[in-house]
Amino acid sequence: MTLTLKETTPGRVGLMAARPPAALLRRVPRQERGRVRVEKILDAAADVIASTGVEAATTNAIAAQAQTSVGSLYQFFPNKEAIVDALAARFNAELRRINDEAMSPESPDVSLQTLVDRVVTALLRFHQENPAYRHVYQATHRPDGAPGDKEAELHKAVTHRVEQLLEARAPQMPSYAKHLHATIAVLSVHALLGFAMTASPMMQTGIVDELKAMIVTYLSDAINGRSALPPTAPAISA
Amino acid sequence: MTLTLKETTPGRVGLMAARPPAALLRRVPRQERGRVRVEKILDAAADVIASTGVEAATTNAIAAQAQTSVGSLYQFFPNKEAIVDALAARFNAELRRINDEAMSPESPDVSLQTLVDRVVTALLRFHQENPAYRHVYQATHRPDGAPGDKEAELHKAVTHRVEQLLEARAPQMPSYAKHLHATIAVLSVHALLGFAMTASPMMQTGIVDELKAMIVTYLSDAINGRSALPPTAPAISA
Amino acid sequence: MTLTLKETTPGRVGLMAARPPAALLRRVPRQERGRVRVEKILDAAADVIASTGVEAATTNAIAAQAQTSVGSLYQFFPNKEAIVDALAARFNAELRRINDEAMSPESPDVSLQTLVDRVVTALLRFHQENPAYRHVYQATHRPDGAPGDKEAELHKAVTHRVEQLLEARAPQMPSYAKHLHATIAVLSVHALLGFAMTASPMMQTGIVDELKAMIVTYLSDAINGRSALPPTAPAISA
Amino acid sequence: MTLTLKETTPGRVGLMAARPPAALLRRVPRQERGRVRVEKILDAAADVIASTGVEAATTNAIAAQAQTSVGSLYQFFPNKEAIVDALAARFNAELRRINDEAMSPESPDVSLQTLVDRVVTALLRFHQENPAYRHVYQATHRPDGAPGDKEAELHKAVTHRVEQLLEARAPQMPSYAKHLHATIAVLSVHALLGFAMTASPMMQTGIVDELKAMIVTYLSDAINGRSALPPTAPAISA
DNA sequence: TATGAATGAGTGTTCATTCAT
DNA sequence: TATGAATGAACACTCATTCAT
Repeated sequence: MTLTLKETTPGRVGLMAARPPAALLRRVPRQERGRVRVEKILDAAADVIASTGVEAATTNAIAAQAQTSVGSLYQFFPNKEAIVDALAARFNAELRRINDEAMSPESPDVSLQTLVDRVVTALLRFHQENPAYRHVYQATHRPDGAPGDKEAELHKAVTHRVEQLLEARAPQMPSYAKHLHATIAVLSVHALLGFAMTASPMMQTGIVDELKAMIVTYLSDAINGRSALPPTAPAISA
Repeated sequence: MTLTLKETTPGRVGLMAARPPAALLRRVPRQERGRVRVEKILDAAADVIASTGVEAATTNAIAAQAQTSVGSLYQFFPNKEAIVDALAARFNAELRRINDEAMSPESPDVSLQTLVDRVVTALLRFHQENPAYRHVYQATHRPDGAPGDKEAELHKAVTHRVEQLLEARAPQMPSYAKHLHATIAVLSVHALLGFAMTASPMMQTGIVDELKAMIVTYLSDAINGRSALPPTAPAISA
Repeated sequence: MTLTLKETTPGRVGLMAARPPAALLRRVPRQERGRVRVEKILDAAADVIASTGVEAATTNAIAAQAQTSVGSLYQFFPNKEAIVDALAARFNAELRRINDEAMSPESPDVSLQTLVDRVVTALLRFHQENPAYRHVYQATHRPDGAPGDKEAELHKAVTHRVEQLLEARAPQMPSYAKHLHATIAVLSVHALLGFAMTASPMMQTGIVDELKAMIVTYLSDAINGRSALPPTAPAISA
Repeated sequence: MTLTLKETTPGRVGLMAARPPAALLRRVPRQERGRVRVEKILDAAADVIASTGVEAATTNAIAAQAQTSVGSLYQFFPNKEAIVDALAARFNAELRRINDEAMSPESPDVSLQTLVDRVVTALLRFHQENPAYRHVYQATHRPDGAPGDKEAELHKAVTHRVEQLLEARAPQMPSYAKHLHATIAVLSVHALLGFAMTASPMMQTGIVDELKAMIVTYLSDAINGRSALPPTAPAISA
């Protein structure tokens, strides 16, 4: 049972990464050259956003970082928002890939802990290598489950995987409980990792390790029927 | 043992709430009227920020919402940043108050679960009633523990309270472990609540209940020495 | 023949100085108290203008310096321009007084040099004690001899005095020449003194002494018919 | 010996005139077009400033006068001050050129009068053709000899030329006296010309001719040891 | 097709002026 | 009458977006 992370190099989402959906682009680049150009722009956007945030990232700065001109940039993207959306799409694709990979050789003999460790480790790496993600996520996420919120879709997909995992290990668990537990696990990992990134690098390791432990315990309890308490339970001494 | 939340009405941080520190204000309003005006401006800022985010919240929009003129606004605040900072200060004061109140009658006979329930419930309410908090937090928080980051100070204070709680219930726990556990608990609550706010209102209740359960379990385990695993532990079957 | 400058204390044009013409004031202060208030405001305006210039001098700053409120200020002056105009009027009155005094005991036995020395010395003192004058002059002076340019009127008056002086000592001089010589003398003194004020204090004494000498020579030559050259004269070796 | 002013057309400092130092520009225009644009902006600034003064000259008005947009303006100049500074630099360069040209074929057989005539005539023309100069000078000049005061540097340079002229014709004159005489001459010309511009055009010719005469006499006297009087000399009958 | 100069609406902020108290 | 809080037009400056080259 070895982690195969090395082979898959999730790494910085870069050139040739998941192609953003055509709808976001003004012109679908048919030429290889165009595709490369789009990727370079998204890379540049990620760089600039990582250091300035989404609002302060100017299209000129992005073009400069991409070693292109604003004009070229606007040949591919109708406006700034589209760039951020495309970047979000790329991030989402990569995140989906990470989850698929980390959880895919799913079999009973892979411990829950291993799975959690894999996923969280890979996600931590993703966060570290894509510091722009935090900003893009904030800027993209629509609080109301608005249509077209790719973040929400991604979350749904990832949550579904965890639900499957729970199904495999606790078939008797009611569907609603599965969904809730999966949601909590996914949200916890997402939120705490995002948060950890803003903490001192020193703390990060500790936080991440504890996070893994907490999630493992949480899911184990759920699987083993030790699921803590009925909603809004009365107070019991700890 | 009854929750006294009703009596204290944490509610929307509004008129007459915690006075922002004078340093942030251009002119300390001596008159009652001025104080009311400052509060109205902060309320307006909260409203506008809640719906547009910090960057897109224009000073003119804030003034309009406060039914004043920009000029009046600038009579109290030297610049836009000061408004956001003052709002952050008000939020922080309220959050501190919530924590103090929810955790203060701290005695062994108050169950951990009750404490967590109190705090999380109050914080949920705070989040619900102050939708601008999320944005203000993002805009104010300095990733690097820069001096003057009031958010960080608040977190430190709250974390300290949880450490004391752990100290009372598990005196033998090493200081480092206490700090880590407290940090995780605080971060989890903060991050998950923030996240929950963006979820469909339907999900919120479920999420919050599970969050409480997860935190109670996490802290209980820590107190009872069942703290999951040594950092970076090897994989063990669940 | 003694200089009586000590007795007259030209000094800083201050309280009780020449009353500005009613036209400039919104309300002619009938009460002594009102008059004092107006003077205080003009003093304050002079102070503020001296350190910031006319444009940057805000009415609020002037009111504050005068220990009044903007409201009171606007009770006496219809607008900022009126304040500057009133200040200019006060300066002009004082300048007129200085010229009258320095040149008044005009008799042939008072040397030209003495007269020039008196005037220039008094004007230097005026400039030194009223650093706002330079700014006010600039802001007030209308290049085109627009009506209402009190500066121009003052210049005319002062020039007239010098013409009288020339008339007394060189009756044969054509009227046109007298006017021109007087104008040059007045302009030179005015312009060079204004300029000297911006020079290092060290240079000032030297400049002023040379200025006196230059003017004395210039006027002496004019009086003695050694007036340099016919206008637009052809080049002659020096 | 004819004045060659016609050939050199000092004229309005305009397109293609002395290039302002790169430091003042946000972006050094490499294209001819950019250079023209910068010159157009400076021309426009000169126009607007000439009629409104420096403070009241808005960047939008300047852009409009230049038939551009504010945006373009700010592509070349980081802020309004830089525009004024660049204009000042252009004026200074032209003034320096005027002085160099008018005084350069300096030889004993060129009469002092000729030199003064040349310089003053050229400067008069400069003032007439650049009515903005007066305002720019006022706005740029730092009373205290602050570093970076290009006006002061120019004055120093011009004064130095006059000192050389005095050295050539009166080698025995003490260095301090040379400096003082040169300073007075330069200041007189500068101040009186500036002043003359605000006088009625009718007067201007007369004033300028007299100015020339006065300066020639003043410098001749200095050269011939007839320098009027020791500083602060006692009164002598004229 | 690529470029980057040009555009101008929109933002934060100031300050002369008014007017309720 | 005196006060100073309130007003809002106006200014310097930015930046997403367009378009001539």
